[in-house]
Amino acid sequence: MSADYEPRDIERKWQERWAADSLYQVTEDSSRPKWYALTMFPYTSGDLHIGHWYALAPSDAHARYMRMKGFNVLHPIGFDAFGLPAENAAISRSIHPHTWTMQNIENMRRQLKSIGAIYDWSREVITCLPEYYRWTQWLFLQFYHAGLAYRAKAAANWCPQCQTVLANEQVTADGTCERCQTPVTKKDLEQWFLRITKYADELLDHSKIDWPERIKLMQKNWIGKSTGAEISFALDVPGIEEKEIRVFTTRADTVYGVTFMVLAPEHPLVERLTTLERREEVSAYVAQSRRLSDIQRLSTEKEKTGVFIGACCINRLNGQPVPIWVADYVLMTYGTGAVMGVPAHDARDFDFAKKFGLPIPVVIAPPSWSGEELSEAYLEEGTMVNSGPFNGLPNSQGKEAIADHLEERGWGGRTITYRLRDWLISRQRYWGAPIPIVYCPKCGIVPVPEERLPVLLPSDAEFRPTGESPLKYHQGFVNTTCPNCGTPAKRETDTMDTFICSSWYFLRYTSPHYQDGPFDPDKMACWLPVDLYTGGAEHATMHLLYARFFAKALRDRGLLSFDEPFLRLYNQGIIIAQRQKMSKSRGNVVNPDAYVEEEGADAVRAYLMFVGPWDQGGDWNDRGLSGVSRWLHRVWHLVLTQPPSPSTATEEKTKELRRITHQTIKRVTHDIERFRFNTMIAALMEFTNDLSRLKEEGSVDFETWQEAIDSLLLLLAPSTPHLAEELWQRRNRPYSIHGQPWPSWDEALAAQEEFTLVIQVNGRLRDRVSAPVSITEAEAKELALGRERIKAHLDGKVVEKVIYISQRLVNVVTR
RNA sequence: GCCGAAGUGGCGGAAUGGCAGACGCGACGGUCUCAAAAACCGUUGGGGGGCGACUCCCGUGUCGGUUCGAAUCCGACCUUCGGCACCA
Repeated sequence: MSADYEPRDIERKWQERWAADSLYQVTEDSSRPKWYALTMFPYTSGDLHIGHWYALAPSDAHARYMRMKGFNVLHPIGFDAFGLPAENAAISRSIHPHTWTMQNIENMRRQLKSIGAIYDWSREVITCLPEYYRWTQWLFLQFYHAGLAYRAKAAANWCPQCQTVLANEQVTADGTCERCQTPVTKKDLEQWFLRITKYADELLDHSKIDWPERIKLMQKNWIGKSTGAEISFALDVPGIEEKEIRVFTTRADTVYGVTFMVLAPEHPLVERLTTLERREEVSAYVAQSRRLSDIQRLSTEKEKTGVFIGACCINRLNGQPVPIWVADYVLMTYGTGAVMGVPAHDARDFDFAKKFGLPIPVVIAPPSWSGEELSEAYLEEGTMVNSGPFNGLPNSQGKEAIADHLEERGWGGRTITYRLRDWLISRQRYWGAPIPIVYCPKCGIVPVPEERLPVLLPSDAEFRPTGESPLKYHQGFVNTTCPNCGTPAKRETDTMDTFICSSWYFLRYTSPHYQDGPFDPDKMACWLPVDLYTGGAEHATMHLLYARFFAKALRDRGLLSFDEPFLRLYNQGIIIAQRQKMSKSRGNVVNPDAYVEEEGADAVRAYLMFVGPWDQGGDWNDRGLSGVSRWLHRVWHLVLTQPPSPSTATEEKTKELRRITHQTIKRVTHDIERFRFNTMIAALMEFTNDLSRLKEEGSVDFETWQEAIDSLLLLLAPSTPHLAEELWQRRNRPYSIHGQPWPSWDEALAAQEEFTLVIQVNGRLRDRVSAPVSITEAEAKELALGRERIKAHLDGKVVEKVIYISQRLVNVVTR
């Protein structure tokens, strides 16, 4: 038995022992309340960096704590294994994505095991394996049968150089192709969508979940519910079938101020309405705007552009003709793709009118307005003017009156628009779950029957440097027969967005090898919903929104019985290095392996918890780590060296030790409950400091000392599981410490007998004195006023009042 | 531009209406050593006064306010970080 703390040896020893004993294998157990503690699974990038540890170690400590509290804890881990980097590796290094991914998983699994977490490895989920993606495809079919998956033409990112479509992730921030730096344009393609917008209102409702306000707000802004009206403008152009243009507006009250109409360049009416003499200019403008990336087009810095198309529509409310323009500041994908231009009361329309010399009539008068021209758009409340029968109304009332008016006449009416779009899930990529659809010349779109799943990715795909999906050219994959009629048919060659895979992985953990469905309904009912989900805030409007959508859609399909997948969400912050975000390009990515080897996983775990409040992130610092490591060495020696001699014990010190022990149990429990790991570790450090001092004094009895040391180890168990287990064993306590109940504290034993009474004069600290906690208000005031120092400060002054805050302070107020 | 979060010693941070700086790092001094490292012990916000036990003043981004009392609550501003960004 070595005398020194050798983390490397004891960590290896216990990880092997725990694995051999299946200590963390989880089964359903109705005798204990369940606790599903989920942490966002990592992407298989190759290496776990310290940021992963920062996410995983504290959540493991909390899950271990819940386990000791008596919960049946499911705290699983897996790998988000489909995605573009694997394919890029295939192209640049001629390694198959499957090989690359599985090699990475092997390395990451080793790293994850070194954390010493309570992961039940028998529940590991890997999204790129057919066992898993079979059910991803099955779920897609459920969406399809429910009418929630549909195929539509959409403008996809197109690289003219590579001659291929790019996923959004492949377009850089400045709108160029990731591989060849060519500006990316748009190309209309048939794509698959999931109808997430159907659930927009329900997704907006966060009332059933305990999530950070910040994330709920981000989702709310992302969904962007906007209440307004649709207004029909009359079209009377010879030879044109359409008799109206509909616009969406939140400002129906300003409809008398319309001086122009703007259509998005993609609007179908642009081509039909453009007059012969304007055709050339309009076509050039439309073509140019399609060449711009969304980012360039939507930049607020960019000056307004647009072209008059030569036609007019009629504002039905006042019968005025309205010239129709095309401009790229109007988006086809929001509202109706057409906007009524009210320059006096909309900043964008104002800029547009100024640039093209269009009139800017005021229809909502500012409070002290006397007919002058506006120098900028007036967006506030006001009285309606130049608005026919609505003149004189406050605009808020006018909005309602005009909506009524529109509805009565069939010219439009109240409506709601969302910023949220349907989820485009097609990816022209190889390394994803194939969309299980066949195109038959006779039957059209035919879903692959469930019993023929999975549609397997061919392993012999050829990766071309053009970036095109190898599936497209793989004859064995593409050519099939129609499941309906047997006619030769073609397979869909697009794969699914990897966010689909991560939208349901937490369901699969309950029964990772289940053969008859994506999850065993009984196990699902036992574990779901997730009680606590931890991970980064960067997933607010992607993964976290998609997963909620999945849960609701599957609920409506009768597969799930809950509304929300994640009852509580907690976001850890970001760990930085040298005051900068870690990134490969900066070369400051911290790999934990060497630190684990040197100082031990327990020290790395404890340091990451100690570095600061978990939700605020922290700075990785080697010296900080060695401070924590030193502390663990002190703990080691404190626990293993001889206890103080009982012959020199005093009742007072024994009482003090017992009080400190119970106070520490209380503090640590409160802190870990609230994820305040930093103050939890600080409390444990203070406790060890106190124990060292008392041991030095040799002044406490044997039994109290044993209770203190056992408590210390139990409190350490979630944070430094190996060290706690080793010391527990060396004290001949029953294996395993991780099966012990969490210690409880006795309020009476934790209670102080004395406290420091702070005495202030006019709010300034002047004295302090120890006082019994039983002191009454009158006694405290008398004690305070009797102090020599206080008397000196009161000399020559009149005491106006004396404030007493129980167990804290006395404040003497003078005139 | 809009929305959100945060500003405290040399550094990470603690204290969320009541002793500012817990805990840790660093620094300085000491013990041990031939020496160094490690380990351990002590000191450590700034300034002034006293031989001294001590004592006074200033101090939580800036300026104001509320309160007996403000790092903490309110208002304005500055800075940093995050999100959204022509969404009609």
